[in-house]
Amino acid sequence: MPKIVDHDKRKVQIAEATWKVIIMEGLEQASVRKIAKEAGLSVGAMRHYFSTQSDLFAYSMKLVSDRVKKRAYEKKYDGTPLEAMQEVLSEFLPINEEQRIEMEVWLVFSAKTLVNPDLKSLGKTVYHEMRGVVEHVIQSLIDLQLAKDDLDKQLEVERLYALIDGLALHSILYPDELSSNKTVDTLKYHLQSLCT
Amino acid sequence: MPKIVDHDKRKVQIAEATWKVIIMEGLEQASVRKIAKEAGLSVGAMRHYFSTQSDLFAYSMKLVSDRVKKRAYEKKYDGTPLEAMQEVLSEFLPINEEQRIEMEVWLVFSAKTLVNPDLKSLGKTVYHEMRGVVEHVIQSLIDLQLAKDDLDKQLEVERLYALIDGLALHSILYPDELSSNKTVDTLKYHLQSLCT
DNA sequence: CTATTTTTAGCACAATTGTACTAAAAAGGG
DNA sequence: CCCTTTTTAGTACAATTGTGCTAAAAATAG
Repeated sequence: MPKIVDHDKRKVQIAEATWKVIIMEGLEQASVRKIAKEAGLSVGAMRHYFSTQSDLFAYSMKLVSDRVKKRAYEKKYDGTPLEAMQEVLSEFLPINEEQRIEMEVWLVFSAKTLVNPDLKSLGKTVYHEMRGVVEHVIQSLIDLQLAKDDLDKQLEVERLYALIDGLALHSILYPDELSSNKTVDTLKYHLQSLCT
Repeated sequence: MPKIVDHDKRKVQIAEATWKVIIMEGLEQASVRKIAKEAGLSVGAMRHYFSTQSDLFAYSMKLVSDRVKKRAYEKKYDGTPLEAMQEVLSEFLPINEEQRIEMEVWLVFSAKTLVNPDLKSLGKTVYHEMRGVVEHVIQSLIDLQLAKDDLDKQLEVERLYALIDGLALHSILYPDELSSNKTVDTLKYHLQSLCT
C-alpha cells in the first residue's frame, strides 16, 4: 500500500495558504504557483488535491464559514442572557486576529461572488444562516421580555444584521478609524437600546 | 494645430467602460484590452490617457466618489427635516440602478484597498467624508430637538454609519434577499427610533 | 495645400497565467 | 526485498497579461 496522506488536513493546509496569499497580495495575485509555494508544495502536488483553481477558491471560501460556525458552536456562553447575546454576535466582528483574517478573506470572496455564481450560492447560504442567528437573538430578547414592546421584529432583524456587517466592514477596511473595542461598544449600545 | 480631444471627457468615458467590465466580469478580468474594447478604443489610444493600469483604476475608483458627491450636492432636499435627512442618507444606499452600479464598483475597489495603498488613501478620505455627513445628521437631530435626550452622540454616529453601509452591503451582495425598499424602510425605522 | 501636433492603431516582448501530462519518488502490505 | 498505489515534482504549452515602441492617421492653423 502506498503513502497515505490525510486529504482533509492537506486541503485545509492548502486553503490556509490561500488565505495567506489573499491577505498579503490580494485575490488577483493568488495564483496557483504562489499558493503552492506558500503551502510548501509543488504545483503538481497541489493539483492532486485541487484539480482546478476554482475548486481551491470555493473550498477556501467555504473553510471560512466552517471555521466561524465551528467556533460559534463550540464556544460556551455565560453571563446574563444579554451578555450571551453580545458574545454570540461578537463572533461576527473582527475583534481578534483570527476573526479578522477570516472576515477579510470572506470580504474578498464576497466581492467575487458578484461575478462568480459558484461562490455566490455559498454566500447566500451563509447570509441566511447568519440572518437566522440574528433573528434568534431578536426573538429571544422578546421572549425573555427584555425588549421594548413597540419593536418591529422584521425591521429589527434587518437593522441588527446590517449593523453587525457594517461594523465588521468598517473595522476590516479602516481598522485605524474604528477599533475593535468601538465595534463591540456600538453593538452593546444597540442591544441596550432595544431593551427596556 | 492638431485634433483636439477633451481629455477629461475621454477619461470619464474610459473609466465608465472600466466600471462596466468590472461589473460584468470582475476586477480580475478587467484587463486593459477588455476595457479598451468596451470603450471602443485601441489599447494604444487608451494608453494616451492612462499610461498605466494603476492610474486607470485609481481614476475609476475616484470617479465613483466624485459622482456620489456631485449628485448629493446638486440634489434639492425638501419636506420635513427628518425627511430631508432620510433623503440625504438614501444617497448612500443602492436604491436605483445608477447608485447600485456605483456602489458595486466601490465595493470591489474597496476590497482591493486591502492590498493597494494608493486606493486605500482614497477609501480613507471617503470614509471620513461620509462619516462627516452622518455626524451632521445626528447633530442636526439633536439641534432641532428631534432626538431623544439620552443619546450617545459618538456611538449614534458609528451606529448609523455602520447601519447604512451594512444595508448597502447586503443589498448589493444579495439583492434578492434585501430589496431597495426594505433598506430604505430600515433606515427610516432607525431614524424614527432616535426621535422622541 | 502644407506644416505641426495630437491622437490612434497595432505590433512586440517578456512575464505570468491555469492546467495537462509524464515520470520519478515515496511508503506501507506481503 | 518487492510490488502496488499514492503522492510529488517538473516540464510544456497555449493563452493572456501590462506596457514599450513606432508609425500612420487625423485635424487645425497658416
